[in-house]
Amino acid sequence: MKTELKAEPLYLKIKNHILGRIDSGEWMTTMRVPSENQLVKEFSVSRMTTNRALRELTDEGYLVRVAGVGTFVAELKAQSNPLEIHNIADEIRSRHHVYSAEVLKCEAIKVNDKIAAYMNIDTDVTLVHSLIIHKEQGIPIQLEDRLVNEDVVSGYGDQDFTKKTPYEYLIKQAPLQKVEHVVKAIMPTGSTKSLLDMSDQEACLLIERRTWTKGRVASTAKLYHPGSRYELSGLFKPE
Amino acid sequence: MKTELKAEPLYLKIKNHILGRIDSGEWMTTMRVPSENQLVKEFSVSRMTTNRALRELTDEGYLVRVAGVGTFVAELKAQSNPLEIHNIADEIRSRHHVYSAEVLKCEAIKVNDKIAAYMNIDTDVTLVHSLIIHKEQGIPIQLEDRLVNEDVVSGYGDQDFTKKTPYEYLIKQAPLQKVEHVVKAIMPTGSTKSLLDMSDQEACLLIERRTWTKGRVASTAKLYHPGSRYELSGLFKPE
DNA sequence: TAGATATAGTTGTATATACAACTTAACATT
DNA sequence: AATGTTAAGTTGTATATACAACTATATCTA
Repeated sequence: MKTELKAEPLYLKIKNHILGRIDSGEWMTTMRVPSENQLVKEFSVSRMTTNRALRELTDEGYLVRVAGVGTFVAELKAQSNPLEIHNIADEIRSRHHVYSAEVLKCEAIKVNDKIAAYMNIDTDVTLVHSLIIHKEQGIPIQLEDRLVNEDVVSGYGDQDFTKKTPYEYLIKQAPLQKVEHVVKAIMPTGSTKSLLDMSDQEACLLIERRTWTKGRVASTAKLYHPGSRYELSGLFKPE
Repeated sequence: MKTELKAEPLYLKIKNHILGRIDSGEWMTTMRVPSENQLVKEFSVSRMTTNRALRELTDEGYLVRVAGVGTFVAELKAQSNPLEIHNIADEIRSRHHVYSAEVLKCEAIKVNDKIAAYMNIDTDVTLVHSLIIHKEQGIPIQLEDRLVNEDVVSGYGDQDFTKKTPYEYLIKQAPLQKVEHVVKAIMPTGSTKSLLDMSDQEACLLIERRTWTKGRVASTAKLYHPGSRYELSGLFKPE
């Protein structure tokens, strides 16, 4: 067994030195921090090394730099709190509940101008339209209304989505580059309401998801959830 | 009038060149990207410049580097697509819109058993209850119903929340340890509906937020948004 | 006094060089 | 066949140097 002691890089030493002063409150917000040349003398390093330390701390939001003036401790920003959106089947299974799906529709369609613009395709491209109800313990929990560009994701229309969710097929078939989510609260239409077995005066949580592969929109989906039976939750711990 | 054409730094040229290839799909996930020395030849720059470009893209999550092997396009993690929830005032200001707030209530209250359990405190602890309407361009966009434990966050009840949002005061006063979010779609109560100036048959997007400081629940908040005027959105690129 | 100019200090970028640490593949030895 | 060695290529860090761009201050000039 060998216990190696890995030396900390110099630029990291300097970064941690500065972070320590900020964390301890010794260097308060808007206060000036030593210039690159001052740090060069203090730590006996080259200016490129102090430059890297200060530049990275600036990129990370701890410092603010003004050319010709100096470097200052940044003001605290409200951190952003991520909320994760999972694949519905995984989510249900993680609760040790029974997942099932009902495929209402899976067919080729022609697109209108609005959809073509949203998916960044020509109007002559044919898409596959799938409509699926996802159930937890037999109770509807998500209505998935999806459009897929088979030029990007081939073979989509031939899948059995009672075995594997569209999302699972998509990520397996073509690795995702980018995912956009929009979460809304809406009142459901009559058909959505009945398909999800929702009561009157029940709101609907809608997630609109758009996924990119190879620089193109592979798929768009509207995921409707009954407000009384579904919620998004996330726990965020910094560091 | 002088129209200066600011030259793009070389390291940025290289970064954008690589980002373009990734975005277009030309360079797929896990695919190898040119080495630093190859980029040196291609762009006629020094290795330090290509190193900076690749290093920054790695810090930003677009690339993965392995010493002795090479640099590769990063993979997207399929199962966790974070959605960020921001401070409402920052969000409105980032749209270059006018933010304003109306404080309806800010007073000490006694808690019942349910709240005591939710905030993990004794029933004899007094909390401050604040009720604030946040407006974008004068139009209500969030009703914030908040309870704050002043044992954890002192001086909360004495703030002027038309100047600074409760959230901003909280994070400044006591650094957050943990934040929990739950997003729901509900039908608003009569008072919520009228305070947010919502129409009939309009759903409400509710975010329940609980924040911890020093191991204790510092504050809980219910953030009500009119469904027609507010949505959560997130764009997820490789981390 | 008002405006122009020089100057010193700061950050921002870029180069050429060097060596260390690591990985893979080819080769040599046992 | 298994093991050790070498070599080439890669990333990671660090230095010394250079110049450009910017800012604030002091100084000079009309």
